[in-house]
Amino acid sequence: MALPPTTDVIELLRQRGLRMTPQRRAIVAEIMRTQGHISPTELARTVQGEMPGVNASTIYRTLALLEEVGVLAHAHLEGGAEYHRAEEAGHVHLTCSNCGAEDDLSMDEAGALIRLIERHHGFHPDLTHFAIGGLCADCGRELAAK
Amino acid sequence: MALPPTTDVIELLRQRGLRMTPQRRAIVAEIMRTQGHISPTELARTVQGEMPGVNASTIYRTLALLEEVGVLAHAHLEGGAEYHRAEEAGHVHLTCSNCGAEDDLSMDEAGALIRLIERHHGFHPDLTHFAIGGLCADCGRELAAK
DNA sequence: GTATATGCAAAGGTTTTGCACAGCC
DNA sequence: GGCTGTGCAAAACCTTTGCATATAC
Repeated sequence: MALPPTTDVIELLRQRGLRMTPQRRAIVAEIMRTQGHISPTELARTVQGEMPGVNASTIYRTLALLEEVGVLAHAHLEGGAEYHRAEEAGHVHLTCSNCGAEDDLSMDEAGALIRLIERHHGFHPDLTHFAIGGLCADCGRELAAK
Repeated sequence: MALPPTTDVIELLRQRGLRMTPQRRAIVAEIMRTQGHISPTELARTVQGEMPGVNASTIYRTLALLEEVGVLAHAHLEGGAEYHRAEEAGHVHLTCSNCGAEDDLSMDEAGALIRLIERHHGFHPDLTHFAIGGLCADCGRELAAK
């Protein structure tokens, strides 16, 4: 998978007249290095590991900024809201409420679901924005056995 | 719609050996009076309105208790986790990320979606636990026009 | 009487905000 | 040099927890 390099994001920010500070560079680099979910607190820890002194408020402000320009998006999982790279949004999260296992639905598979919802209500769902809870196959079997 | 009266819930709690304090009565009564989502902070405000001095921790403890005994369940919406009466769980929340409008999918309609997901992954989704985000018909039209 | 529930106060954690200073362009 | 971004400190929230007291049964 070809990840858009950090420099692309930096270029994008530049075009918007935003300034590239060392802190932003570090935060952006860390984000582009991360696959999947990015929680503000985790990100803060990681970034502060390599560049001590970066303030938590800077992390939060930068995350909000990156969402505004479309680099990041947020989704709601069981543990709360998390960010992810916008171009990585292409899957639906299935989270097992019993064992916590995570599985994904590809957008191809989700297509039929989306069409079904659109047909009934004219609502255009974004199935990536919230996870879908439930029981994974294992836990479903286990609990049914009782 | 026949709401199970407050007395039923009180009876249920009694059967479990739990005690019915005035605070619990007030909280349960308020919950049974509420349709839809119940946020802890709102509930605290309301209950304290009619019975000043009820502590927030009592609200939280009671909500957790009521979830344990199956009277309440929680769901994840855009604003975070909220409670709702368990017997009101029978619908899927569609929330528009543009205008905030809320629509519902009946469980009949959701049945097809559930079967589709089960078929692909053996995962048994509970579509009531997370909302489904996206654009409502109006906002979809509006934004497409641009 | 005894176990349970409540109030209180404090702590915990995350996120936001105001303001002065630093530093990018 | 001017304007943006950052750090700092404080505050704002929401939620949890420990402990002594009150109270339902």
